[in-house]
Amino acid sequence: MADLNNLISPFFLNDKEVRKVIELIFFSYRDFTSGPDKILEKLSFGRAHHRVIYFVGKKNNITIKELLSVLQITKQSLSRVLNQLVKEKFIIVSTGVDKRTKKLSLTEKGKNLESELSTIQIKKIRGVINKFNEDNINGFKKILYEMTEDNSKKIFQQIND
Amino acid sequence: MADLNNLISPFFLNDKEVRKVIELIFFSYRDFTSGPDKILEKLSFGRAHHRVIYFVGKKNNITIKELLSVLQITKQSLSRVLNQLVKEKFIIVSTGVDKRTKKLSLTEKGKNLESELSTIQIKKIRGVINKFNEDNINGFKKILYEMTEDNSKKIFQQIND
DNA sequence: ATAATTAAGTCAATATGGCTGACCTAAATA
DNA sequence: TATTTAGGTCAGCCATATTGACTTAATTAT
Repeated sequence: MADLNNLISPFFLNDKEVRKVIELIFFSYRDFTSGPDKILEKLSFGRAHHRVIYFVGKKNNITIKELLSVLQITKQSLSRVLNQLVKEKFIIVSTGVDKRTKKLSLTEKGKNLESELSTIQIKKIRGVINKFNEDNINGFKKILYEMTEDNSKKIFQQIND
Repeated sequence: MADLNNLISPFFLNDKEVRKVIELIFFSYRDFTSGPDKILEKLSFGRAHHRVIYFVGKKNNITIKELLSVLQITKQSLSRVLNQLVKEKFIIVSTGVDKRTKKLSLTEKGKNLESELSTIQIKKIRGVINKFNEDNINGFKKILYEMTEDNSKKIFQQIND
């Protein structure tokens, strides 16, 4: 009776097992950001600053509009965080060919911080996937990808050419 | 030269590939919580309420202290959220055998909300893992588990007996 | 050439979810 | 009896997000 699902679907997780996955997503996300958060705190920065620095570092000369579409926050929310980063010279702003637009890039100082923060997360991921095989790692990436909504998939493709 | 790593380690992700994983973690987490968030918003609740409801549902008669150790927030932060949930009869409080402690459980109303919220996430996970094989799914769970810190591992084990 | 749209910025108010510090009560334990 | 533990509370603060209204300057469409 309980094994009926295995006759239909090749592999089935019951609610209890799926709930464990929910919990692991919660715990792992929290722990994944806690390292960078400690460094950001010393600079009186938060999660929001990391996200801005990350995506500006990812796509040099990104515009405000593009950044907003990635972060999915309002321009008022972005404004405060971005202005702080510009004022403290982590990010430099220039005018685009279309003079209505602005292009954002990391300064050397910004690149150093970006690197410091990302290195923690890169090392954590490498340390973990070291213990797994190619198939598991590709599976992990694909499952994460499938967990995202269509709009996120589109943005993910955009920022990765 | 670039393939040198493959001679040493069985599988290696370069920085660019690891950064994709960082992005997928960000996008997938955001999208994973967006469904429940819409329902919570109608009740003037937020992420914090969901977490409390989830873990009270998970472990019936959980104490304040236990809940705090899972959530890793201060009792002042928990207080506001929990009091709202009690006032609006999603959670019921009773006194423990040790009369200093309190035991929290979901009311029927609370169970209904918990179920509504969790069902969204359970369905999302099932919909995704349906497309993968047993090995990939087990790999996914294990990678998430390894992404957590020791303390989270301990708590995860505790709440799952 | 003018009108409409777009990119960006700003002001103000509001909500949520965290935090610290100080202090309190009641119950259990040493 | 003294100390520790579980829980609560008051006050103030900060970060991150929201909505709405309005502005400026530049580009594009009519």
